[in-house]
Amino acid sequence: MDIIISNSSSSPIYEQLKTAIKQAIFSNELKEEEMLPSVRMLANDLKISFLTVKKAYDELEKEGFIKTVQGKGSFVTPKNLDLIREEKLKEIQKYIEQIYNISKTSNISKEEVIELFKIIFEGEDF
Amino acid sequence: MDIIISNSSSSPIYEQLKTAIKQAIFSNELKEEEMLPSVRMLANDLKISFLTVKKAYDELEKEGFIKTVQGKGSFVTPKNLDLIREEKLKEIQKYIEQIYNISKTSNISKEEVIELFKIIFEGEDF
DNA sequence: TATACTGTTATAATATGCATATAACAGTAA
DNA sequence: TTACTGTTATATGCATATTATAACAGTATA
Repeated sequence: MDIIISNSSSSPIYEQLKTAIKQAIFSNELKEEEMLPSVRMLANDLKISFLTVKKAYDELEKEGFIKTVQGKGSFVTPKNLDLIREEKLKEIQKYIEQIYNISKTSNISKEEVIELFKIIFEGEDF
Repeated sequence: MDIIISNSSSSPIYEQLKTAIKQAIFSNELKEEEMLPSVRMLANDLKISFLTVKKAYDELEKEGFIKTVQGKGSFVTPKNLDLIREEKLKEIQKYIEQIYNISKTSNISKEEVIELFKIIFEGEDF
C-alpha cells in the first residue's frame, strides 16, 4: 500500500490516511478480508504516532470499511457495494458544496451552474 | 449591509464575514470605492472582536476585493468582476467534470446527482 | 507456558487555529 | 485638539490534532 502523508496539508493526518485506505480498498489493492498493516507497523513506516493510525482505523471501522479484532489485527470488510456507492455520493456532495460556495460568492446563478451540468452530462434534460 | 454571523456554524466567523462581504460587493450593495464599516463599528454591531473583523478585512485585501488605508478606512476595490466570474465559472466546470467521472464509474445516475444538487442549492436566492 | 506479535487505554505534553480582551500606538480630517 | 480611522503587542481560553510513554489485554505459535 502506497500512502503519502503530507504534514503541510490542511487536512489532518488521520483524514489523509482514511482517504488513502479507502482508495486502496476501492482499487482492490487491499482485498476482501485482507489484513491491514498493524497500527504500530504503519505508524513506524509513516513516521507518525500509532495513535494517529488507530484513530484512522477506528473511524474506518465505524464507517464499515474495516473490522478490528484485538490481538489479531484489522481486516477489510467483505465488500459492500452499497457502502461504496454511499461513499461516492459523499464525494460528489463535497464537490457540489464547493460549487455552491463559489457560486454564492461570485454572483453565479443556479441556472448557470445547471447549464454547465447540461453541457458536461451531454444534453440530457434536468 | 446585512450580515448574520452564526457561532454554531462550522466555518469560522472571519470566513463567514468574508463570504458576506464578497456577496455584498457582487450584488452591488457595496459599490466601487465605497467605504466598508470600520473594524470597530462592525465588530460592535456583530458583537465580535475587532481583531476578527480585521482578519477578514486583511484577507479580503489580499484577495483584491478591498483596499485598506490606515487612518481612513477600508474601501471596495474598483475591479473587473466579470473577469473573476469567468475564472470562477471555469473552476466550477472542473468540479462538474470530476462529478461526471465519479458518477460514470460508480453507477450513480444523473438523477441522483441532480437530487444532491437540489438539496444543497435549495432555498437560496440567486 | 513463554514470546512476540496484535490492539487498547490513560495520561501528559505540545502545536495550531480561532476568538477574545486590553492597552497602547499611528494616521486622517474636521 | 478631538474623534474618528487602522495597527500592533500581549495574554488568555478553548478546541482539535498529534505526539510520547507506559501499562494493559487478546491471539498465535514454537
